[in-house]
Amino acid sequence: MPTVNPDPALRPNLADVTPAFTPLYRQIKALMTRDLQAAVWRPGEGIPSEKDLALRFRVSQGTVRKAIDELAAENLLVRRQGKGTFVATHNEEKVQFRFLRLQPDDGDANRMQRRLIDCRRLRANADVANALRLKSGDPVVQVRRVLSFRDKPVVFDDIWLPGNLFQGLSAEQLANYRGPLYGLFESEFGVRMIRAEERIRAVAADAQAALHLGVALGAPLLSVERLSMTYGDSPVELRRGLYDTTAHHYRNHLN
Amino acid sequence: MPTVNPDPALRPNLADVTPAFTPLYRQIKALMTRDLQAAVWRPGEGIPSEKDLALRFRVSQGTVRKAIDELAAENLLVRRQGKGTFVATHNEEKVQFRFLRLQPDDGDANRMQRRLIDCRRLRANADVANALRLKSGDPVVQVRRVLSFRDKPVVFDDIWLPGNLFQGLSAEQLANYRGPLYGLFESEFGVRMIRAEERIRAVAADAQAALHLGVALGAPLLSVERLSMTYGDSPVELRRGLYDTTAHHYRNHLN
DNA sequence: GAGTGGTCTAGACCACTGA
DNA sequence: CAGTGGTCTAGACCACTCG
Repeated sequence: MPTVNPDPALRPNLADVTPAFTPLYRQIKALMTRDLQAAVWRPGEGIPSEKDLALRFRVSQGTVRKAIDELAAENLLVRRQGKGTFVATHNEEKVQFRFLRLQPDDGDANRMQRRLIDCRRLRANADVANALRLKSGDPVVQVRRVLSFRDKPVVFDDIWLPGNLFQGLSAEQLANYRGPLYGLFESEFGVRMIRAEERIRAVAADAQAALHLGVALGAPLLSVERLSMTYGDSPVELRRGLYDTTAHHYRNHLN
Repeated sequence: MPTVNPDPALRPNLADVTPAFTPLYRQIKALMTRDLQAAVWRPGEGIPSEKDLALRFRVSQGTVRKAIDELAAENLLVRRQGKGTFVATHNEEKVQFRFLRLQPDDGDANRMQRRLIDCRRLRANADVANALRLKSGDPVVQVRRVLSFRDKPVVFDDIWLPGNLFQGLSAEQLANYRGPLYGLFESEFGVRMIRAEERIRAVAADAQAALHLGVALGAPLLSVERLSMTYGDSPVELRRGLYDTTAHHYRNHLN
């Protein structure tokens, strides 16, 4: 006997700020997101099969599928036919630099060298605190670095992180880690970036940027302000990148 | 008796450069896309109900649904519960300026005034021809204009269109049309933009840009090169916008 | 071959819209 | 109220991966 909510007991499980009607698959999705957030399922690992989940949640496989569909569309999960469904990770050959939209005008590869400038612990000013939802004066970590392409510096990054989430972060650790920054955040600090918003403008190079990027004072640079969010749209990184777009461009696809 | 392809006659209908196996719903999707492209279903109009389509294609409603799901995800169709499924259009209050990512730093609204500079017919140079997949010397239309926000010029657009697709396009028509440019292209020339790629860089204002945007010579501007595609990824517009990002920014969401 | 995700069906019922 | 899209089920079979 098909009924829309065969197990109404599921409903009370959820914090109900919901729009009066929440389909089952969204409730399942919420439950799965909770397990992802709590690291019950860890990045790179496989989650239970659709059949198992259907049994566990006492719904049909189709309903679980729809939940997973949405999580996969949001890049939280990755499906691999014949193998299983896996928790997305920033530590993978394929999906590295997922958030870096800068590309060389010609050529293809994105092999970039990194050079760390400094990594300091200090107190958040009003702007940083506001963006990261902290209080002014709260501890933050600042990381500055340069990315180079074929030995030519292209990106000057200025990064702020909440101090309490990134306790042990050190210059040494940053220098030694291989793979993208977000991979380190994920595996060493359990902080997974799932979404980000960027504000892009054109600015004139100041002395510091000119020095690190090897351009003239006042040269036009792309300023990319990024706020990265983890589960629950909680902001956990503020980053300001200055890009030299002489031989590179920021690529965007509009749909 | 459930079989994956109850009507194998469907398969031969499609140009088969396909990856050995094409699911039914993708074949349905291709057929529907064909009808969209041929303007059998026109922008703003409703398409047949899922039940009707299921009957017509001799598949189950679920299969039609999956085809429509993808078309809706690509913004070719819009679903409205209780009403029907409609062909997306650029002529709607809600979705205007779908491709313009520029926003004022404060405030919200996107009310922009337009000022047409000129609209000329000329011959494509190598760059324009290459981008639009034309031959050098083929006829093109160039449109230049300025967008202002609160009487302050913010965007200087330089637009190239294939001459043969936009025969009657005139300065007068451009000046009189209310609503977004892509709305006019859609309703007057049957050319619908469904996708675009942008290359963004920071550049220094030249004399012309400085004049039209009211900024100093050499001031940093955002250069946004956009190539817009219609059905079949056929490029039909090349646009170079220069944005004054003093009080505005280009907003992007990363997933 | 067993196990996974992917496709497809047939049918029921729910939520929403508008006449 | 009828008609639309949206959800859900149960079950079958297909495509893919790997031991």
